[in-house]
Amino acid sequence: MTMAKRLTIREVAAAAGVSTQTVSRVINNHPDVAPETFARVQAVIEKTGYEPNMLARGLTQGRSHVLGVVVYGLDYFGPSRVVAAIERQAAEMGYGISLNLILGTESDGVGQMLSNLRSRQVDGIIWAIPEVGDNRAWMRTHGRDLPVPVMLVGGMAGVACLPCIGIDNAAIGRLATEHLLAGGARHVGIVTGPRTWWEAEQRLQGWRETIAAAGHTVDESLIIEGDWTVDSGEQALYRMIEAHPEIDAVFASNDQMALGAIYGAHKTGRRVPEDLSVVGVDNIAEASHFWPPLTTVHQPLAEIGVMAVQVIDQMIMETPPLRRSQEVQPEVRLLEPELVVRDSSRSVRRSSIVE
Amino acid sequence: MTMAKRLTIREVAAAAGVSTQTVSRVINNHPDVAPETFARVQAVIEKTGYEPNMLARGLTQGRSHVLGVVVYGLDYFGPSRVVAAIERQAAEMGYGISLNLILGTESDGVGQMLSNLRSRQVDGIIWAIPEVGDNRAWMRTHGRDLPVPVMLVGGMAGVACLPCIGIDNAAIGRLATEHLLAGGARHVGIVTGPRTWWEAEQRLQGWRETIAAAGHTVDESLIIEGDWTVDSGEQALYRMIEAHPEIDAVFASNDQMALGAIYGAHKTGRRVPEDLSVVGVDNIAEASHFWPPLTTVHQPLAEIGVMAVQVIDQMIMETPPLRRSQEVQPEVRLLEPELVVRDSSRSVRRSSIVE
DNA sequence: CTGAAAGCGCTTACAG
DNA sequence: CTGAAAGCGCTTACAG
Repeated sequence: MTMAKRLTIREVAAAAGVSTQTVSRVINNHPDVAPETFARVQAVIEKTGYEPNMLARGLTQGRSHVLGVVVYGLDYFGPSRVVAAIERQAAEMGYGISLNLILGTESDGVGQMLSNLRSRQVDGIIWAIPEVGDNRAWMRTHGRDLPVPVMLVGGMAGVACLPCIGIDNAAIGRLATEHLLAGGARHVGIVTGPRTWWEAEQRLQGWRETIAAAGHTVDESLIIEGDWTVDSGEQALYRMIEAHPEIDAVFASNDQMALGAIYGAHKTGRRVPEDLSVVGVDNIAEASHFWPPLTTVHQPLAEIGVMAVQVIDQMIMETPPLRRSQEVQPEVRLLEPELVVRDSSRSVRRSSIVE
Repeated sequence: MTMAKRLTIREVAAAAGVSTQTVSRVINNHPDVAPETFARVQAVIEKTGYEPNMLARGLTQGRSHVLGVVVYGLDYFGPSRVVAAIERQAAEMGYGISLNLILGTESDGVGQMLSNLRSRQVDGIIWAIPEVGDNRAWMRTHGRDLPVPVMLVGGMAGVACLPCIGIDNAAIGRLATEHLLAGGARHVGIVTGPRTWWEAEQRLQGWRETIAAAGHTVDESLIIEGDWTVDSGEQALYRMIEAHPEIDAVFASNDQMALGAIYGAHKTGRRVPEDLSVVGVDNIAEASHFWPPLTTVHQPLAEIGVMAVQVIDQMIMETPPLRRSQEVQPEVRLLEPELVVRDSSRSVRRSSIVE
């Protein structure tokens, strides 16, 4: 049985005493088959364990029932959650996933990757790469040449006239900063992600808006750039303290940098949250057990993955493809983040008790 | 240009004034083509941007150049690292990846998944599912029926007569426990993973051996079962303290539970490492900035992913497939873990200074 | 409701 | 070194 030659539709047809055509109708659930015939063919299929060859099916149908997923940083929290959700939803809808990882955030090797995806005749491409540097320009140039529907996830909202789903990153910055101000903070610093990242800039933008809206002046020296790593969060805190000893709150643009900031606070003898409030972003599994437990901003990543698949499926099904012309702005959907309050930040009630 | 019909080999042939056959030779780098002809065809291909249809190629060759990867828990540290490494190595070697996620660890839905994989004519399957409960029996029963090479990753070493690559989990337990004892610990508890997991049992086994080898008696009540989550680590610590107030070291079977144990130590007023040494497993990105920084055991996960692809490629290339008969025990390779010493555990020198 | 024919885009022997 | 023919395993119109 091992390595056995696989059955073909022809053999099933012969065994059932019908044409291959009829077997095809049965396995595709076509309506026009006599119930009795259907049952007979079905019986043979079940007995023999016949499985249609998707390569052959793909060749005739001109589609592979596979979605190409291009991702950066599968090791990280966000991407891995999104990909997991995409896979589950895709499986649910009958798609396979062709996983393609990108190492750097530059557009090197992307041409090769897209070429592979086209070769494999994927039905659509989900592009889960953050907008970094010249990415946007690249997508704008090449995005429309792709012979299949493309869906942008996470970054590049409104870019290149392609549909997109992501998180409102400015809202993340606002949520975190408003919370810190509401807790009584007067000097709120921010540790950003790499400034070349669109997400990082948007979170910073939210911080700016909120600081300004509260009537404070936006001091540029309160902005320190990190690189998403724990260590960069720690170093950022030291620089911040040096420039602004009066600092009493930090918004770190992800949980790892928030952890670094908390660590730095411990090292320099600052109590969190009494001396320094800290808020992160992501709500990683560990966040609830940091010391102190981390206040952070949750992003609905699984929802994004699910929706991405639903939207692209819809695009695939639109035959003939509606002209996704420049005039019609494609849908851009941004989901709202959610604040998760824990002990690393002073809350209104708490601070009044403490003081 | 958008949604343009794709070129076929026939059109390239016509443009180059040769037969499709010759174009096929060129794109497959066959030797027997006149240099001049080769160049002419190549020029047409480059000018037109022709890309061969892998579905058609797969149909004729009987292989898809795709590897099926079945994974549990992509959200987690281990699996995401391994998958990332697999994808990179596979791309390097010309394979695409069909990603298939499993939700639970039971064998539900696995049949369906394998059926899909067969349908898609994958060249081989990399099975990165931990050995849990009846998994092993299931694999033993069905593993050999698969019509393609299968490679086990991470779990089920030596199971089902299939080749396997993983980590020596008993060595992880030994490494951690020896380190704790060397640091002067006299009462070393262990927080295990779920006892249905083979990995968890192996790490426990390493702990047992080491405790016994050091001349201590193995007290079963020092063994507390966790479920890999931070919270379970915290709860486990409380139970351990209750049963054994004299406890002075804990080996947590992953970093998250180690974090939970540290958290619980703080809560109960114990200093780490002075009162309680803690060691974890994984060396997640955050571990270096826990408070205190976590001593942990690193697993060479990327290496595992790379090797898995190399081995399965070799199996695929073996044509005709050597009889992988029951008599020949297939290769099982276990890589060695590595201890990463930080501040959460007393080291020999340190403890002598402290005391 | 069912089947014979043609074709999807390649590659594999087989001639020359 | 090159090409005409057949075929991979399906599905798509088209008859009946």
